[in-house]
Amino acid sequence: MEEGDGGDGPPKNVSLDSSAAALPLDGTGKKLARQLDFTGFAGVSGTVASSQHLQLQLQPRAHPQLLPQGLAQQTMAVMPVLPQVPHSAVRVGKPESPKSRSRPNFEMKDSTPKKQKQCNCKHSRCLKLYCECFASGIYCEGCNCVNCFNNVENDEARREAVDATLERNPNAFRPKIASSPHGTRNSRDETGEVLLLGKHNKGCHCKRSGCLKKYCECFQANILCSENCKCLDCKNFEGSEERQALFHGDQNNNIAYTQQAANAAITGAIGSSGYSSPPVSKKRKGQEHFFGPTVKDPSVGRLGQFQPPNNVSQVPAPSSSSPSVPGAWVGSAAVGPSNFAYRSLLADIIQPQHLKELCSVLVLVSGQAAKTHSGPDQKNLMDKKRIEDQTETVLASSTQQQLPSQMETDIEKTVADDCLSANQTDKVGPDDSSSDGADVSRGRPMSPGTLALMCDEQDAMFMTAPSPSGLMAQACTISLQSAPGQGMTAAHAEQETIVLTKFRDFLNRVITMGEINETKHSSLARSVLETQKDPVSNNVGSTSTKTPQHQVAASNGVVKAAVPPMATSMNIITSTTLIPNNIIPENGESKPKIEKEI
DNA sequence: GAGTTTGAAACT
DNA sequence: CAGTTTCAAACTC
Repeated sequence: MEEGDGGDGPPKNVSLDSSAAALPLDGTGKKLARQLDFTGFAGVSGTVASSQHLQLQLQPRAHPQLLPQGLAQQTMAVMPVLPQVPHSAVRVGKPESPKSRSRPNFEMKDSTPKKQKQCNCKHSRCLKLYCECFASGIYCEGCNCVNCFNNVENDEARREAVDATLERNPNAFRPKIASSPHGTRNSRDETGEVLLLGKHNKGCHCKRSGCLKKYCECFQANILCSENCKCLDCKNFEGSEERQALFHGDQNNNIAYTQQAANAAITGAIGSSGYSSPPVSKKRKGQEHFFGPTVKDPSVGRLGQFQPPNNVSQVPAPSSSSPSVPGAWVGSAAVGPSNFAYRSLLADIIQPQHLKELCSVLVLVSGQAAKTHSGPDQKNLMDKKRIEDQTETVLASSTQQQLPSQMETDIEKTVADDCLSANQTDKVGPDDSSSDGADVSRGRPMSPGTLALMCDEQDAMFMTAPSPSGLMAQACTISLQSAPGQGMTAAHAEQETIVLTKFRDFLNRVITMGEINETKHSSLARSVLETQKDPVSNNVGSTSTKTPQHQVAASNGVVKAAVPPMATSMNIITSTTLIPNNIIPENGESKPKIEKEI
């Protein structure tokens, strides 16, 4: 009685989940999404950030804003939302590597997605979470699996399997790694590995790997073990010598050395000889007591995961971005005992509000594109004016690093409008398309990518703007009126092009900013590193945590001085990338000029 | 490439 | 919920 795969019996009633599961996990959706190369996110995402990074989530059938917050979230996230994303892309919320859903790619530090991972399932029919493809919400494609049902041909069975899986575990397709509740932060110990501050939702249960092998999901995800873990002899904590040794080797891209180090670490060859108070005792690592004193006791590991909340703002969502992005060494005042914490070069560039603004602008642009395409009428003109005004204000507020609450509300409303209209059109569309939305040319008004952008935006927005007002409905109506029937496809294609291009540009700018920062920091980082580096034998087990505070302060000051005000950096990004002026052609030209220089 | 180890998922 | 089995990836040789 293995494999609750389908074939037998009607789909189980998993109300919430099944509705999500019924969403297009179809071939079309997949192809659609595959056209959209989000692989860039692989490096950016991560894991993490389940909620924060750009989750390519399909829209729930019900407007999430009409549901209780938790419910809405559940509905949206519960689905294998990345059915279309190639392996190399991020699984929702996870630093998806080309490797697997739960196995973020360690070979992706160059952020270059490697080849798509192919499963080798033999007995699960690729309809269980054992199968990485299935777990990632994608179809098997070019895999080496046997008796695979995870394909278009067996979509029904697959769907049922999804239902069954969700029934067992409603969070089955949710990201395993979530950003730390204390905020995502990039950290890095003195050995130089990039470390995500994600947190495994369930935690690992490793017993023999020391959490220093890829058997460990935390290690896989390049995150530290957390209080959620129930592992034994964990060595995957900040300050762990074994771990440091491991990454020290990795730093040189010497895999052999890395594994050697891991083995040595696990077997105790390196050991934590000097650990006066091993963060992980022989047995099950401590739970709360472990982290309680962390702030005071620098010798205690895993600090990185429990940063003070005030650190949250430093790195917004895309915790995913960290793994592949070279970082800067900075003193982290907020880090507390962890003196030298790695911070992504983007850490201060991107602020939560920027993401918000980005999403807002994307949505605005998208909406505007649709309206422009469908031909302006009087109402559109008014709406257009409104959007222009708001966009300007967004950018202005970005410049000031402040988003007046009033404006924020306005924006949220506008975004909500557009999201709603998107949803609405999406719902209207299927009437003339296959039920699963498979027919792109006819029924699918908006690609999953565009939807995802908007939905994610919506997700974020509605968390704070729970009350869809009449304005939303109004805008919804406007959208529907302005993009009826035939014109919709073209309009949405236009939208998609614009939005995705904008977003790509935005990411490019972010990367550019990161590179700039990298250049600026590289020499400094080196000197700081050297200054801080001590013989390994000293400061056993807590080289990083025992660095004198004054060094932190000093480095912090220096770095801060070297770094352009992040507000400015981000303003550059937003203002050059997101200004929708070129999207709203004065002369009515339909093709906006998208490329702009920084 | 075969065999072993490992830990998550599935099952009882 | 705990214990056991199944499974596929990671790892070793």
